[in-house]
Amino acid sequence: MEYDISKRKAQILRAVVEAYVKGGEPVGSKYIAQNMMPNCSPATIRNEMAELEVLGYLEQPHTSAGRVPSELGYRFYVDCLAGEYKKTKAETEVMAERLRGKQHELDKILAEASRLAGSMTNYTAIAVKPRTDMSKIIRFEVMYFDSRNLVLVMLSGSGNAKTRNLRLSFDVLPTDAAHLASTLNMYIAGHTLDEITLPLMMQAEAEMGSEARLLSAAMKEIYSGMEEQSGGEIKVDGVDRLLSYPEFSDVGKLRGLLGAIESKDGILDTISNIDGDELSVVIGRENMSDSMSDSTLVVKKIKKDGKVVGAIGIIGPCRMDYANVMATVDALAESVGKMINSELRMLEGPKKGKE
Amino acid sequence: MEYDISKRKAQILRAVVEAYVKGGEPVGSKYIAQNMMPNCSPATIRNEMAELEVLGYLEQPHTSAGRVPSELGYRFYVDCLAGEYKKTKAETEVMAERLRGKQHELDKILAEASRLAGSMTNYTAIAVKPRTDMSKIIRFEVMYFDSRNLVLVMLSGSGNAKTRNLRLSFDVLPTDAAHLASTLNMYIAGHTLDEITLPLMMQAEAEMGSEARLLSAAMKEIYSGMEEQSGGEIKVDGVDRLLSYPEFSDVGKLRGLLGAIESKDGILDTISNIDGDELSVVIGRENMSDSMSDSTLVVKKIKKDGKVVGAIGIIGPCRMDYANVMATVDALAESVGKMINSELRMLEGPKKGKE
DNA sequence: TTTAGCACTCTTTTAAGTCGAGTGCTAACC
DNA sequence: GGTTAGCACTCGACTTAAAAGAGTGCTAAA
Repeated sequence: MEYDISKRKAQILRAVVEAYVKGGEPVGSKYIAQNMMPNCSPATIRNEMAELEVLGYLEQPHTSAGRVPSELGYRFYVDCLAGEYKKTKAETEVMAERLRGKQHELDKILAEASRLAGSMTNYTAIAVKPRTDMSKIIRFEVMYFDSRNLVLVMLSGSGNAKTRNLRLSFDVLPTDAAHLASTLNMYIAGHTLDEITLPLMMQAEAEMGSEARLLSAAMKEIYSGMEEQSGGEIKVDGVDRLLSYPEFSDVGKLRGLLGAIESKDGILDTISNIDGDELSVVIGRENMSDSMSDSTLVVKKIKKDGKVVGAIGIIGPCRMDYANVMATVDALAESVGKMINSELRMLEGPKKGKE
Repeated sequence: MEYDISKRKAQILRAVVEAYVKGGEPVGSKYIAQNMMPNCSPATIRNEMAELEVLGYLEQPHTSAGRVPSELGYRFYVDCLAGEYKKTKAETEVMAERLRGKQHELDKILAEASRLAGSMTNYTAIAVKPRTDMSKIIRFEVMYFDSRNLVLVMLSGSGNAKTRNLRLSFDVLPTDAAHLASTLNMYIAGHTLDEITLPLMMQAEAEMGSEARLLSAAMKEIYSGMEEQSGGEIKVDGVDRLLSYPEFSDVGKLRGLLGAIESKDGILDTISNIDGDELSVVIGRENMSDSMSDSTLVVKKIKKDGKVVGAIGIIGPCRMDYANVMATVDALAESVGKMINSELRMLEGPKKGKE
């Protein structure tokens, strides 16, 4: 965290990063001297840049080209930025406003927020929804649709509900549905998959009496419902935007990144490896996945009641407009956080209005 | 449908398509004469090809390059193929097998089938799930989670269920949940959004008595649930595979296509414009969306009980291995169809075993 | 410590020239 | 008439050479 660098070096480094991010081409001493640091001569800048290079903050694509920030250079830049990337209050308000409306389901809010982040920054956005736990169902409900179709509703301990259609090959009555529900609640609810033993099943079957076949049809769906992990998903928005950056005009690089985005594992890994709750920036090879080693990921987790319920982020080339991206992701994540937590407050009525 | 073309022309056209699909480079008369039609001289082929060009089946990137099929050329080829692209029974069986296991939810089956299609053909796969209709809710259920959290289950006329979490700012009892459910079923169920008038609401509120606030909390969720069209979704798999085809090494073309895939509207339009239920191949500009005018879409709808419940398909460049893609998509769609319809049969037990 | 000057390096651009694949056409052939 | 051989011609792809330009590193002076 402690970078041992003279003030002027830092200033030059910063200038290089910003110029390079903006222009996309290696930046030379002359440019810096003229545009960003008018009180230094090119030669001075050159000397400093040469030193920054041996320190590892800058790189030279080849002799007689300008300098380009190394990953370390970006890292330094980002760390310096840490304090000052916030959006203004007004901007934040605008974003929050655009998020309103859709404030119903968490998935939707996350997706919308990430989409917004993508379009505001012109990079690819991701929304992460963590796995929801269905390993223990605490309550069942059975709805009667018609004599051959029931709907099975399963409620997990964490409050997630999942529904399954039960299509039968025999006729049942509404009372059978109710009977099934009460049987399930009595014998199956509250158990994990492992705990549902044969004796338990037999008891349940006995309870169902003549409608045991209804139970077995239901159990089949329950098994599959409990086994499958819904969630752990990433929604991606705006892959096409990647193509507007020259670093991805090389099909090879693009392909790797696209693959990584699609497989999702690497990204999930990276995100789950992030410690704090703060905005985090993963630059180049800091990423777990090799195919993302030319890209940067900016993410922020979103918490509800102290628990991580998702994350939104931006993926782009290392040469990225960090200030803007960081400010946007941070503000949006913040907004989402407030929004999903304020549902409480809103309903609770006036209460230490914190705003 | 009636192409007025000599047998030999058709043969040459076919040869050109196949050679071009395989090699990716304009194919010349000599190549055809040597490899595909040994009993003709290059000159003859040349003459024929020149005629095929004025007829619009072939194109020439520039003088002194070989010929390339035009869209019409591909169309002809595909139409000719109509009969003979089927997979063998054994292959079909293998695919069906790989689909088994996941046979629970339609979404999953579709997604899995399309993923399989993509990996078998090395193109980008899509799975389409049509809009599910929630405009009229025929039945409500309310599950009691804890004193401040309920789960609201809504069942539409078409049998789709949707759940919403109801987070309250006041405490309720399990009996309140039941009461809410019966009130909703009495006053709200069976109506569309428009039909829920103020008087109706007031009646319902009166019915709820002191727990009217519970009703209003629920109504908020119901409104949002009914308004939102879930579904109409496209799941895409394997965009990165597009990059392995030289036609998309041009970033511009790729960008358009990626955009189209992402916005999804164009694709949905195209698909919903397809008339029959058969496998259909939409080549180049036959697509609705401009940005897909260099791509081909191969889709097949999937029906259940005579109703379209989804579709799977493949997107790739016009220069596509049509025979393989068509066979794969067709067979997979077929398998999925059988699978979701056989759930019935399986449960019904032995019955005119059709296989 | 900073700066001006200058030779040097290395990419990018431009131009010219060559190569080769494939065509279209004409004339001979069956 | 349909088919084939031969040949001139076209046009992109590739190669090579040269010129241009940008930026550096180093030296020496301020």
